[in-house]
Amino acid sequence: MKKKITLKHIAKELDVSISTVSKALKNSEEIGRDTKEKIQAIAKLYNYRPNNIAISLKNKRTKNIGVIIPDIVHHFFTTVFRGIEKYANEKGYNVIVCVSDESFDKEVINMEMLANGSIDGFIMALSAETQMKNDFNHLKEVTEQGIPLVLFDRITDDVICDKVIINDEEAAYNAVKKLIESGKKRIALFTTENYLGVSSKRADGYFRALKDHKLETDENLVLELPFQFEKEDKSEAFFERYSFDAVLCVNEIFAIRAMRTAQRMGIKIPQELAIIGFTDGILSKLSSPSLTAVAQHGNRMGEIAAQMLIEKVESDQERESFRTEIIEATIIERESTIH
Amino acid sequence: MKKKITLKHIAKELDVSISTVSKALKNSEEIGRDTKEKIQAIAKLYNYRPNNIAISLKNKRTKNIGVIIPDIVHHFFTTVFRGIEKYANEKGYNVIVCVSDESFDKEVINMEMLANGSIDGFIMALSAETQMKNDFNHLKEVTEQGIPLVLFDRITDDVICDKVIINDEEAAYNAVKKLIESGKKRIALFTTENYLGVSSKRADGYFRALKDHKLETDENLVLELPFQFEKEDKSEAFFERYSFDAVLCVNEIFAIRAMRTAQRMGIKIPQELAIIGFTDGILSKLSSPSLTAVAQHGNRMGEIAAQMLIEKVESDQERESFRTEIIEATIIERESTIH
DNA sequence: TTGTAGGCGTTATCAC
DNA sequence: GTGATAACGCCTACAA
Repeated sequence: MKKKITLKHIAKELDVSISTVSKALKNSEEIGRDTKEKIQAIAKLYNYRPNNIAISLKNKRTKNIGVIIPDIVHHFFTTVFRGIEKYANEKGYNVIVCVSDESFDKEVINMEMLANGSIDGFIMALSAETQMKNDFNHLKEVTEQGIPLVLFDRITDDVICDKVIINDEEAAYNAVKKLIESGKKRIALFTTENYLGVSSKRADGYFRALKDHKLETDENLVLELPFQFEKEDKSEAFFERYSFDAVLCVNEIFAIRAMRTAQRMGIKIPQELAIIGFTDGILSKLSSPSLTAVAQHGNRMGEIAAQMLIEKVESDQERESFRTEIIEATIIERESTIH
Repeated sequence: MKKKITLKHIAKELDVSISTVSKALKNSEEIGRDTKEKIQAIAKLYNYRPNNIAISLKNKRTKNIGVIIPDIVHHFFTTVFRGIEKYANEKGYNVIVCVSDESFDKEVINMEMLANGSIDGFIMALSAETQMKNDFNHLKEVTEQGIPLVLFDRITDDVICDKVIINDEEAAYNAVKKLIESGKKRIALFTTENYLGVSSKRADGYFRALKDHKLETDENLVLELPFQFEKEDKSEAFFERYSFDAVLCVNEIFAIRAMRTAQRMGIKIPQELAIIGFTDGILSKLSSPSLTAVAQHGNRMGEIAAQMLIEKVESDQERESFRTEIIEATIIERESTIH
């Protein structure tokens, strides 16, 4: 087993000092031609690589980014992560991921684990529980320590930092508008329980669109579904009780479930029921009929978040200036709507 | 901005030595009651946390695990990652993820980035390109340096290390057997180009099952599809040219595409065409009809991989003993097959 | 041109 | 009981 080689080894082997080796490997002008060549040759031979940890300790820079997301199985977060990872890697950064599992406690624990020197900055989306508790002390502590933080998608106004979001309200507005313009009159909304964070903005857009187009808003047409509903389907009863000719869903899963339920009941899509879902993921693309979706451009979001973070990390200037980047969502039309 | 507090700060503030502070915070018996209490009080007040990097340097242990996967958007890898992350976090480890993007070069670069002290061990699945090139020097270098390595799913016999896989050959065999027993006679296989790695094992199982059941094996019924085919669909022509009443797909995406193509052509599922796909992901669960799938138990795979790795990392004994853990795939029956 | 010394933050050993 | 010292691996200002 080849043990990891250090400057010290090389120095001893050539009977020079450690600092000479260090300088030689940086091609410093101070060192003489032949010593330099000898050292570089040996370093190559042994395949010397500086120890990242030692460098981190010295520079107080880890070149690691901490990413905390509620869930990695959901397509949207996956794409954001992909964008972060891509940009970060290009800039020589590694990405440490922690999954909060929508739990406040896990979010706190993960942040504390990483905040003690392991990373140079955080990129995160708030867990559902955190949004409900409205407790952001763990975020504030981190920013007070001067660790840069970028929030994306699930953000809060209570913490002052850089943010990246999509125009949720407007996107929902436009989606509903599209439905109305295609002749739909009674439009339902499938959203999350206590519609937290982004869902509430989407609901705002939904209601505004109805009002602007002089359609009555019927609270009955808003269905709140449990966060992670995998098995039981409350929506069937909903379909039977109320009549509607279109539905906007705050995520892809809700949309697909709605579609399946409708199909099971013999409802024709999109003629009798048009569907639009947020998140333009694999499900939307590959379902049949394929699903018209609000693309959130997760990849781009991730890239921008990473860019903002690295910018902050690498600028030593302390002047606090934060911005919120808004990404335009776009509607991808497919078979589940009339156009 | 509260600067990060160190032992030194506390020592200076209380006018004691650094080592006294260090010991006091570890509740060492050497230190007197009152000094200890004073120190601990101040540490709590300032919310002192030891610097991970310094500890890593000292211990030569980072408590980080490096994970290198070909792709994070694919459901299977996502679930494996989830399993790794979960187990690792429980054991106090963080996970650094790098995506190789199916590229050999990126895989090498990522490994080198992490191998210089950033992590205690690797968990990885080989990129497609690596499997084709059959070049595993980057893996061998890592193991020669004594860095533990666990390969999962996409493995190679050329590297000696711990491995976790599913019984791909057998799983494919059982899937085909199930199709045959339900009365199907002409069974197609949709696989990846040059069917590398796992795909070739699945093909083996496919052929063996046909032979065992005295069905003719027709090379024409094997369709090789490009690795990441998102847009164009070669399969339509295939459907027109050959006749078959069932198909086994080496992944979920291929299965859904096959289903869509069949539906477009008016073929009834499962009566006229039964479909089974590998990977029991969201797509399989939520498609209509829902898809019978070979569950690869990614979560469990990830947990086991993490367990094997951490075991190796934490055992200082050098005796080299490696094992290959095989997880039983199970078939989840749904609407796309007759049963 | 090369080497020495100090420091990044922590811990362990040994001396007082 | 408490503190000085060295060490982890690297870098750099300064001395020789």
